[in-house]
Amino acid sequence: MLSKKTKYAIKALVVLGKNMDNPPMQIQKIAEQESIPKKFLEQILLDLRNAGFLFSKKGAGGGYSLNKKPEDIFLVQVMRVTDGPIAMVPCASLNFYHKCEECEDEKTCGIRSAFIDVRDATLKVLTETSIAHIIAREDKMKLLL
Amino acid sequence: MLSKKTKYAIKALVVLGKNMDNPPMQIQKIAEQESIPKKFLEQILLDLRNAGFLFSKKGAGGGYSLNKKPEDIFLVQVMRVTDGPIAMVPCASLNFYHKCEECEDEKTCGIRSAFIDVRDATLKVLTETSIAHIIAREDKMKLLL
DNA sequence: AAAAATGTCTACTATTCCTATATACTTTAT
DNA sequence: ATAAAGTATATAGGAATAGTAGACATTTTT
Repeated sequence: MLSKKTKYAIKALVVLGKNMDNPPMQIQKIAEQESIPKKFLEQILLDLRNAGFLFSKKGAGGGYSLNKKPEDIFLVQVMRVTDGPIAMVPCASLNFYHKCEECEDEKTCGIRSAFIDVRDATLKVLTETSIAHIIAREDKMKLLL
Repeated sequence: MLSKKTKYAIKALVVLGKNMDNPPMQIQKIAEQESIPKKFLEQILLDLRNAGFLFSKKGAGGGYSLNKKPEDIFLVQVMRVTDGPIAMVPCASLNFYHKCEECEDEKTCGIRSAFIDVRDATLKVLTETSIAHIIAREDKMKLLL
């Protein structure tokens, strides 16, 4: 399961992706609009900022905006910042690899090999889906109603 | 991340899959062989038994054996018993669906729609991979060394 | 029949991680 | 100078995960 942190992070990026042509948006506003606890959101936005996804401005009239185009922010990148590994077992992780304690021989571990397949399948979708895609899909789905 | 419970469950099933032609195997032995806490493993095997994957026999000479062919036990089934949902968000789950509290309109939620894609990709691999596959792969990988 | 070997069941404890909150600090606009 | 923001770190509470304990039930062996 996705952590709330990650879910909130994606929501915030989507909101900011829709706000591209406007002045920066305040934490407060994002929090209200998406029903996210403000203080929690602060931390999340900070992480996203430190990871380079967001631009922030302090003081009156400040707030957050995207630091990249929505087309260039992919779910996989966000999730790695907020949740860490994509793989379901540490020994199958590309970016957060570590050996499973109990595992005797990783090279011939069938479980690992199966979960490398799972990881690859998951990764394919996550690396192909950007914030822009999500926004576009929402627009499309709204039209269809 | 996979819970240890699920990991242990798969390991046990693999061990028992390799033991098909022999008498039932004791919890104790599986626990030692796979470095799994015995008492924890007891619970897990019980779950697997109640879900129909295992056959058990009490008393001297008792133990556990597979109740199905290794070809007919798929990772997705095991994971649903031990970990629950496959999807990363509850609103995208087939077997454990429930609405996200904060979500205003599920029908037009872009995040949901993206994670339905992720779920489908994950599911494909998990429904195609059986305990027999895992065993066969291990044999193959051992030969290649 | 008694004893030993196993699995069954329920409850409890410990630990870790997630979620959220609190507090103090920094920068910027007016 | 003051108010409106974001920055940073610490910590508390709670839920989920991992693991443990003990009494019980069934089957085999002697």
